[in-house]
Amino acid sequence: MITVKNNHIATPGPNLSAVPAWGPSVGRRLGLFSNKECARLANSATIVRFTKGLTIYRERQDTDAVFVIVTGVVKAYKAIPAGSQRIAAFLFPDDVFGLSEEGKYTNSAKAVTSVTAYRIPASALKRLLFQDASIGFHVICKLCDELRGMERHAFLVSRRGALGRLAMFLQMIERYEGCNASGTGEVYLPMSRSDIGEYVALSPEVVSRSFRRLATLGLIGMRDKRHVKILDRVQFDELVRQAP
Amino acid sequence: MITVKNNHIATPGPNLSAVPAWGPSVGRRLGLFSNKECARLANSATIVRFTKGLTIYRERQDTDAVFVIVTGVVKAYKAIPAGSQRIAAFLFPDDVFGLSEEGKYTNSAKAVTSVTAYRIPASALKRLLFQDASIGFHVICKLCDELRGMERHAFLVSRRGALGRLAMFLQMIERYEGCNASGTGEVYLPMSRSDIGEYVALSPEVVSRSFRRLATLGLIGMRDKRHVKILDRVQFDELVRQAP
DNA sequence: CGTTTAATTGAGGAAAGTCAAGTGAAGTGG
DNA sequence: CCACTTCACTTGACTTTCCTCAATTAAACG
Repeated sequence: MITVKNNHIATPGPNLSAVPAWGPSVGRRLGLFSNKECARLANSATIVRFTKGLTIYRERQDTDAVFVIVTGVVKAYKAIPAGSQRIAAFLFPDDVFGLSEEGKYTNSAKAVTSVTAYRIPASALKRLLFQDASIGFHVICKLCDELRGMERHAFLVSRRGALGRLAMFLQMIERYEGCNASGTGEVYLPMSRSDIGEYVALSPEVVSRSFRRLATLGLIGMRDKRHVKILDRVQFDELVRQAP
Repeated sequence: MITVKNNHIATPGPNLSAVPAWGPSVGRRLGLFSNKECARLANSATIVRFTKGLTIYRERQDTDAVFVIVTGVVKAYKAIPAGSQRIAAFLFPDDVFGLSEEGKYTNSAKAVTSVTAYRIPASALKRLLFQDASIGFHVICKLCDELRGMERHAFLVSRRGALGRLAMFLQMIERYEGCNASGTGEVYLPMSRSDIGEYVALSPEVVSRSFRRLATLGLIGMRDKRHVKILDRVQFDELVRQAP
């Protein structure tokens, strides 16, 4: 873990984005904090960098800080006896992780790509939350958003068909990349096939086969393993909607 | 929906319980709010009663209020095209629901048993959260707790074996009833077999068969369909732990 | 350029879903 | 109070789907 001085970075401070909890739905994620709030958080934060593949923390370890991602992708996962693991969530820029604990982290966290993040000591965060109701309110909005994300994940995994699970997964990733889309309409998958399998609860083999089937059905096109384009939006959405 | 005047009820106000987010783990849920905070929330709240089976709200409906359960059990679910539904969560006393929305409810909610709850208008809650950082902080703790619950649900559903899913489900219910346990060591299941199936993502038939298998294996005993006792705790926990 | 790792593809077996029928319990009305 | 209706639950036979194991191909890395 490399710690960087704040003033070397362009961002004004850690921010969280979420689909607004109150008020009209705009259908996409927005930054929650005001510049003043960002600055306040930045005072208690340091910037850290994690190289791809680095384990940021392990489950059951004492919680000393929470993280807010600036760039990169993180996975939160639980190890299971068989030596394998289940991924609870992928975290993207403006997401927070390391928060949902009880003195100990409940998941392990690992950098899927190279990651830049703000590190906020738990004690400092607690102090800020008691001092500043506005920051607290926006954290609540973010947590509601994460709660919806988790709900979607549970819903995704509860589906029976592999195709539907994968389609819904692509839709979720697309939602995250919606703001900073490259304009090509492509979805970029920063994680491995195994990671996808561990998230959607399918073996890597079935993930592979299902991508193939989606492609041969003409629903998606694949420039390479990591760039997926949704070709037939109507049928694709239909697949996400229907039950199996 | 029946609205009751506040002063007819013994409870001092809506409370939320959770496994503490900060500080040492005590392994069980505790009330978060101080008496003063409860009173403050009570000022903005009314008490409502829902008869068993009543739909409290539907997904996509405008969010006008959140609810805190005093007694009874509620299910939050999504309808799926096939006419069936998937249950996202069961809510118990001192749980909050109706919060994780964006101007609209994202789930439907229905009373599994008769329910008494506090109803807090969304506008009043928002105002309170901006005024009182301490209430905000405790709401954050509660949301972290719910986040862990959702995480567990996704993990549960991602398991392959029906027995493991059911065992983990029983463990989750037991955790909720741990505080107000009857001392007999029994777990009470207030919901139907279909509801269980819609929560753990199994057909009611498999739920039935799996309960039976757990019983014939000697892991559990069943006084009747709704009273389950865990007989062999060691083997039971082992089943929960192991992957399949 | 060679080695290692990830990803794909194929064949066989286990597990849950579906359909259909039977059993039990709860609530209703005479 | 009892017979009846109804709904939830259970049980069995059959089909579908995914997991496992194994082999091959492609890609990433030094």
